[in-house]
Amino acid sequence: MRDIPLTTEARERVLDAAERLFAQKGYTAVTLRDVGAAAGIRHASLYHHVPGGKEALFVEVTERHFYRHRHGLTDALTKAGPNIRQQLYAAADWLLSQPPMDLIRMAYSDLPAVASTHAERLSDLAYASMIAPIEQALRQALERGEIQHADTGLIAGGLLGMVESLYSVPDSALQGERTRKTMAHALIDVILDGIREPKK
Amino acid sequence: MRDIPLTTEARERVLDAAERLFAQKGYTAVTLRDVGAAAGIRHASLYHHVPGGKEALFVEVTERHFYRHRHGLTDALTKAGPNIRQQLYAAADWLLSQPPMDLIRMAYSDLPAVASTHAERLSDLAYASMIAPIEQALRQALERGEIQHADTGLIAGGLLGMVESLYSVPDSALQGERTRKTMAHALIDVILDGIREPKK
DNA sequence: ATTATCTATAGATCTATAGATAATGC
DNA sequence: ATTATCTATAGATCTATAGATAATGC
Repeated sequence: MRDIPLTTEARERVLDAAERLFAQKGYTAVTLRDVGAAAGIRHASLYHHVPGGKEALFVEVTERHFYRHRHGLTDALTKAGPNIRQQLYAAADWLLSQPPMDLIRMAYSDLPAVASTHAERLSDLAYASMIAPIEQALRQALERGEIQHADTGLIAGGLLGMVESLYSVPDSALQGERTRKTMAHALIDVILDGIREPKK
Repeated sequence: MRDIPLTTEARERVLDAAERLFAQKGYTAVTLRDVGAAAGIRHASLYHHVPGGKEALFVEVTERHFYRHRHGLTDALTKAGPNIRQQLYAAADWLLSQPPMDLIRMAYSDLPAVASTHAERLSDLAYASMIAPIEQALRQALERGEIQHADTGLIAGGLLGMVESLYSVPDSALQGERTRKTMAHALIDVILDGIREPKK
């Protein structure tokens, strides 16, 4: 078998199309014809760039997707400086700049459809990319005395679920100042400050 | 065409199987063979109970699923009495007693696959069943002076996303007192009380 | 010459229908 | 007699492969 270059312009186009479609619709809902059409080639030509077929394509772009999230989140949290509120705002802004990352669908529908060795690796990568960076920022905020003692892993996951759930808000409900971004910031304020009326 | 009874024991078995499978895997990932197997009959026999085929089956069980959520949530919130913390605990317990309700997948993958008239109705029903009951409880808590002024609809949606995201926690991470239920309650405490260290 | 794409097709599987057979209710 | 299930099959579509043709790089 001939060697296929790891990266060419056409291959990138295929991976980009596949990543967006798989992220949006899930593994089974996307056909190789869909990917080919989105990349501007016939589906048979996909096998030239990804000889392993649909599953290999999904695994490769999902890994790439997670790695980009890890980098984007870490970067946003670092650049925001040592203030947990600004850090979480920046993390939310990053998440909302990307296609929705539906970890429930990933766990219940996508991963069961691929070989278990791949599924386990992707599952670990999901945690390391999506939860761990936020968890680390929370731990450091704890050390700085910005937040109270709390289960940082749990809160990181909850925060992620909260922000991603904004993708299920229909576009018709977004207008003027009511964007997914302002809503995410409002939710982060809730996490930090609570909504309970303080006892006087 | 003969009339088919609206409800029989066998039909219920079909609907129950379909509801669970569609909720877990999504519309495209479930085949009629899967549904038939789970209901203990051949897939061709499904057409006797649901002549409209796969789409009609999905729409019927998804509506049913939403109606049950609306009842279960309203019931839990009412029975818990006029205390927002206990009410939200009860709502979370109900949500975690049901299969995951993945509204992101519903919006991006399932609904685009069915006729738009059905999609719109299901989308409205999703809001009325999942968000509205929690939003109403928050508004009443506001009137009782239990919580501060806040965007109750936004918080209801965020809370829902937070609780449902617990389904993506792998079972291996659940042990002893660390159940989805205790984690949900801890997250509700965060929403109510916040995690910020109060300025002294 | 090598790389990238295409057409054509095999084989599997999916939804759906037709018509036969078995189970059930008077 | 009616209802519920089955087998068999049509037609569509999906993944994947084979082999021809077009584009590109020396």
